[in-house]
Amino acid sequence: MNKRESSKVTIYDVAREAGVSKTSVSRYLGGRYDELSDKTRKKIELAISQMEYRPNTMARGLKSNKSYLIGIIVADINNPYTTAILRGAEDICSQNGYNLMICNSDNNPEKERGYFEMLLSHRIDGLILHTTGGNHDMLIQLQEQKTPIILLDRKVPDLELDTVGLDNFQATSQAVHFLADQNYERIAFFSEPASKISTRYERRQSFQQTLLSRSHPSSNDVYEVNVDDLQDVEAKLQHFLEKSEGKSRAILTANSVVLLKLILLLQEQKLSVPKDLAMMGFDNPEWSTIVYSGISTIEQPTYQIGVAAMEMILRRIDGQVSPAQTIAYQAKLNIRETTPFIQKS
Amino acid sequence: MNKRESSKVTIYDVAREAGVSKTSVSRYLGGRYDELSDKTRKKIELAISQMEYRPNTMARGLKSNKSYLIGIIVADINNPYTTAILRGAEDICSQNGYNLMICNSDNNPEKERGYFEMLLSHRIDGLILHTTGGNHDMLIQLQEQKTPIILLDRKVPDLELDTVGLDNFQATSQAVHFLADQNYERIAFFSEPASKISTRYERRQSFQQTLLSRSHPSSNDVYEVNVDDLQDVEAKLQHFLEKSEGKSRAILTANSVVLLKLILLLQEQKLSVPKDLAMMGFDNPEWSTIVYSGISTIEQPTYQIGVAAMEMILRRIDGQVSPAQTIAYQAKLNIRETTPFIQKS
DNA sequence: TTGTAAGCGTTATCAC
DNA sequence: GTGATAACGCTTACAA
Repeated sequence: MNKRESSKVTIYDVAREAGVSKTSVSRYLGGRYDELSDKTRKKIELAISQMEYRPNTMARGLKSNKSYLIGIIVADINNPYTTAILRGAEDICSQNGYNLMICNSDNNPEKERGYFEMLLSHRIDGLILHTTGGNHDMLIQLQEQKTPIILLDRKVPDLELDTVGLDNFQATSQAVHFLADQNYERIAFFSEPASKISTRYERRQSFQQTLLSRSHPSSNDVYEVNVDDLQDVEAKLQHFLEKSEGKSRAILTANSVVLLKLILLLQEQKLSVPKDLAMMGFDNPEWSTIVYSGISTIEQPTYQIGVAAMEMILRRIDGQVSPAQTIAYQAKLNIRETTPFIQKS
Repeated sequence: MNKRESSKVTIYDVAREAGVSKTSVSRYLGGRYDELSDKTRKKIELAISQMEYRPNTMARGLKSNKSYLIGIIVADINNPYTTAILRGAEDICSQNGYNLMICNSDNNPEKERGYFEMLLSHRIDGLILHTTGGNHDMLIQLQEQKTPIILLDRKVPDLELDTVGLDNFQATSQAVHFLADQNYERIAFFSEPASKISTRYERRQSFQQTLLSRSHPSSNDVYEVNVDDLQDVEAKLQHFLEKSEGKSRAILTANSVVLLKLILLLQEQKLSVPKDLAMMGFDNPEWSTIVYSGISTIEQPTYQIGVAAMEMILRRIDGQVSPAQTIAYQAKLNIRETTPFIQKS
């Protein structure tokens, strides 16, 4: 058989070329060499490499009822947080012979739903989900058909699901304590709207509780901004600036997107960081080292989160049954130039 | 049949539930309503939604010899350039009922090769490739089996392949002319090693030719740096700085990774931009607006590149035969604060 | 150690 | 209009 036809090389072609049955070839593919004579094995080996044969995943999956496909729906592929996780997940995934189907929901539940349908049609063996908060019914469907699900970062109410992410309470609390210890008299928390997203909610809760526990006056200086509407961000920033006039003050942002938008506005207004205002943010984007000679950040072990999520789902696929578990990693504070110590007046 | 078994709902189950044959169900799925009576159609409709039936892509693919899968191998998923392209490609892809398999080669030919094998096994209907420069043989295999290939950005020697990307000659030339017109007496070009990557090569070529054409003295101020080795970058930066001492000078970077590393070093050395040195770079990362009050950049229509690549491959999949074509987009210069006009002395 | 044959969930070709 | 039936490429009893 000619190379040019290699797209159509099937197990049967290989068998014919090697002068054996397709069963033997199948045994070879499955690595069951003990069921094969050396001679047969060599003949098959030769035929396969000569014909550039590659088993057809679809046929294999159809028969074995396994797709070797793992779906991952992420909320924002533009976010460095996301891509770091993807790399961790992908590395473990391919090491184990599985393939990753990456889907980007853009934080849009309808797009997310479309991907659910698609992945379901592909009969994925497992799903890693950075949820938008909607499509609860789809999750239930997956659960019913015993497809393992791992939640990334954001939890889902009512459902008992494995979860891998950050310890948001601890991380936020640590950052807030740090800022308060640096003697900032007013500290604001800027976040995207919490809506159904647990992470955002937890961080806000922790922010408020931590300040409350220290009797710090800022426990209500919480702002939810729509990052796609710069005017909205500006108005809320303005509100905080006016409210905290004359005090030493800091802003803590719930992610790097909010951080970026705020910096843009501060520069427009010619406000100086950290002189006029201290800044600290969740995530640790590459640019945080070069802006203001280094922005203080709360860094997550993103790659490791991806690794852990994938390892967990592979265990579930392998049949491990145990109650749903949660892995929460500790954050790392990177203290840089935007949060100096303030001498008490 | 019970919902709980939905993972196993097949076309046959639907047929039984609706009291028709699976042929009819298949006709329904294929949208061939004219071959169905209204009554039958309604019965099928009902059964499908009640049972939450979803056609099995693997079975469908096996039968029809189409996977509805398009592979895309990108060189660096951390790069915003890449994610923007992915979004463009993905949007068109899902609009047309195809699914994207995203693979990240990390600029590593061996990883790339692994993905080639995997995608080939999945019988992808087309491949979009941001090549590492290796694995020429795999491309030939794909060509032989008539699987359409579109190259992103980087060309491959010897092979006649559709290509979508930037007009690198034009873009670089435009940027160089701009910098020269701003009266910089020395202009350096910092790039990652060109090796087999056409884009890097073209940009360097264009840089040199443009300066030569203006009899500018810097046509040999070209540096290839290994971005993973900061010492290497630092040494080359130092070389240029010493060489150009006392002159007005600028650096043009071939991508945003190099740009970031250089800025890091400049800040360490307390060098001021643009006072001591002007900066301009390819790509337009989000942070370019907030560093140095705005870095001048050469922006590519990344989303559009992704869209165009996907549209092109879909046309090829649909059977369009025509000679390989190249789409080269024009770049957009964003003139910001890091490249001020220099008064001639 | 090897091979025959059935079947995975679809679609397509025939008959009726 | 409708429904048997035969593939698609593979794995796996079951035989030999």
